[in-house]
Amino acid sequence: MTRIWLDELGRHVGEEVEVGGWVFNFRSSGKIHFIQLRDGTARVQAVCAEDNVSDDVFARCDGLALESSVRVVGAVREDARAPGGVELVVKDLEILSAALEFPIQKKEHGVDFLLDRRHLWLRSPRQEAVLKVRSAVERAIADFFDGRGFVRVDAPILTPTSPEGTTTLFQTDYFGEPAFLSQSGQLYMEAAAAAFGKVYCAGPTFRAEKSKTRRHVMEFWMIEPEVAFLDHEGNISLAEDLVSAIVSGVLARRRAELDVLERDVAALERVKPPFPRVTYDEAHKLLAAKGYDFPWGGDLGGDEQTALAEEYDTPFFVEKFPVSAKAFYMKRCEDDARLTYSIDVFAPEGYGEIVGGSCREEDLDKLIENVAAHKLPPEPLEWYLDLRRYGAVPMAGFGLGLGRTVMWICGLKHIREAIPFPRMLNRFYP
RNA sequence: UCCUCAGUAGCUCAAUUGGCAGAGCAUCCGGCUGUUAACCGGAGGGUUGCAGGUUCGAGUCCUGCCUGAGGAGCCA
Repeated sequence: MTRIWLDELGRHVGEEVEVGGWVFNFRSSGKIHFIQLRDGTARVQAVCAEDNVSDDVFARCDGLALESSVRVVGAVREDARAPGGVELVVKDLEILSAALEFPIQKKEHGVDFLLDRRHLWLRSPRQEAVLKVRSAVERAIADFFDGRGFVRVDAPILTPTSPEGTTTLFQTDYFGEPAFLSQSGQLYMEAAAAAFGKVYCAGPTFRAEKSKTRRHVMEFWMIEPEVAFLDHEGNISLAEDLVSAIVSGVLARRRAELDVLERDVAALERVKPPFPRVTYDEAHKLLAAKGYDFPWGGDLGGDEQTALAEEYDTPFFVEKFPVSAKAFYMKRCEDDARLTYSIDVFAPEGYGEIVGGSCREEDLDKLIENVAAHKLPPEPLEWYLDLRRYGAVPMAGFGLGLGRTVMWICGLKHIREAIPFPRMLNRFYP
């Protein structure tokens, strides 16, 4: 007899099968036991009645500790009383490993308790749903770029410098020389785009920011496309197409999981290009009219983002940020040197920024000026400046935060649940 | 780094003006042949985060520290 996965059970009604799994709940009425099993593909109930099995098997089923691992042989039967409509009638059960008292119970727990047991918390239905959505997001991203002829190029994680200043870098030792964990793969993607035209990377990035908000972690995955000959308008199209493809991919494959998460699916079904656009100037005026008094030239704070998001019920763009708010490599607008060809995408419902990007400065002299103005050491950036010495072209791209995107799509209160093993301020166990 | 809040049984939380430290769940024992976070009966379970102080008396008030949470700045 071959072992099947629990999600295949419905195709074997009337047959005898073998399954393996973990006991996520156990109930008993004395002479009939209900063993609820999960194996990662589905959750199914096994029934063990005293009349139908040997005394030996019945005794083994009695009082199974939660999260014990078992192998079960039984007959598949349709029964309206079973959750899901299909159940397994136990013929034989082998306990592979009897679990100790499982610390995570069916009722509520605090955040601290759960995060200390993240390795076990992953087994809970909500966590399973979130991480399956995350997997679907990653697949949608890969499909999207693959379908458009992009080459995936992996950026290094150990780097000699950073594109965005050095104050928030994790430093380590590289055989006697300082090295930093990557904050972004973008500079490397520009080199790759000059080789392959359309590229993207997807990998972990690190920021040693002592941030404690629902949208920050120290280690997060970022998806960074970079395209040669792409202009500001093209960059906007690419971003809204990508975000829309991600959402429709999840809606196509993970409805059941969104249901578990009690996500308002109607809000996701509205996500279609084109997204509304507002310039930084317009946003600044709009916020001033609402009573937010922040200086022109600064970035949008959390309160400002929230106030702006109230205006839209879909993702939206803020474009053309001031030079003072953005990184050294961003290209200035031709009609206004105070502004850059930059874009941010904000998710609706208060989830904040999920994308940040720009056109890149392709002029060598202007780039050298910017490096100096940002007080960055030029030596480690020599290779990057080389890209302007050997066939510079207009180029644009952006970074999409994977965790924030998953958080928004799942409707989570905190980004930590969108990540299998989150690295947070003062917490990197387990 | 700054601001605010919290820490009591394994977990989630109560405890009136400073006056006997309690409940639900979990665990263990018993009951129940269709349970759906099963239910019913019983039992065990406490250095009230740590150190000091005020008081006849502190979970409760005061001081310091530790840990965590929410937020700000910064960002995806």
